[in-house]
Amino acid sequence: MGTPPSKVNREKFQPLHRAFFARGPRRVARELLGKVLVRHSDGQFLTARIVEVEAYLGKNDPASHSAAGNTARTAVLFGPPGYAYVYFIYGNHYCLNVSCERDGRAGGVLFRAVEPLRGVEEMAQARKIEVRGPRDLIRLTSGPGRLAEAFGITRTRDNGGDLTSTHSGLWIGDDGFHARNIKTTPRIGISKAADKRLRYILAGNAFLSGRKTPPETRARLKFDKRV
DNA sequence: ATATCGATTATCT
DNA sequence: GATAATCGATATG
Repeated sequence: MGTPPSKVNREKFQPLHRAFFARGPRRVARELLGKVLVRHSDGQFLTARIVEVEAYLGKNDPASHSAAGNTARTAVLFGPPGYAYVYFIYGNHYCLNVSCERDGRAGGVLFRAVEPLRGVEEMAQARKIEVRGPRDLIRLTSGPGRLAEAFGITRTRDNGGDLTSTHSGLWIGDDGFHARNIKTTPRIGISKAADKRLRYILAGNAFLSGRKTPPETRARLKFDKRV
């Protein structure tokens, strides 16, 4: 049997407390799986189950943006926990992170994939995708750039926003869903510290991003290209 | 099915 | 000037 569809719970999505995020990114990442990303804007709700995240450890993690130090761009990562760090990448895409650790110490978790629960029509509109089949549905939020676009997340709008407060219009809630089948893999799309297993997934979920190629094989092939 | 490439800009060296 | 925590399109088997 495949992935059971996540049950929609229409209770209020109370935001997670700031203490939840005031811990190491690995712990936060693992426990974020199964929680709900919520957008409340213009009386509309978008909600989606978090199924894939990556931990970025801070100054000592060469793959983390905070490895470059506390700059204007990375200030949120060095600030207090529970805030949105939104960056722009490849001239095309926004990506959402939440700051972890206590004030002064860097660390964050990147949201890589979510499973839509509510507001599919609005997400499709934001993504400019016509949803005709399951394949289109998956393309809505399967990937950090995709989920950001589906939720209308941009740097000017959301960077520095409080993800533990409903007043920000973007927060992380808990509907009582129990995460099962958690697995770890190497992080995607990075070149440094690519061996560390800091990607956390709900294994078997249909909305996971990336390809299923064994990471070691892929790295080798890329390295050998065009000598 | 996998492989490669262009888009387009903030940030860092 | 090079690179990047990506995506969608195109080429090729």
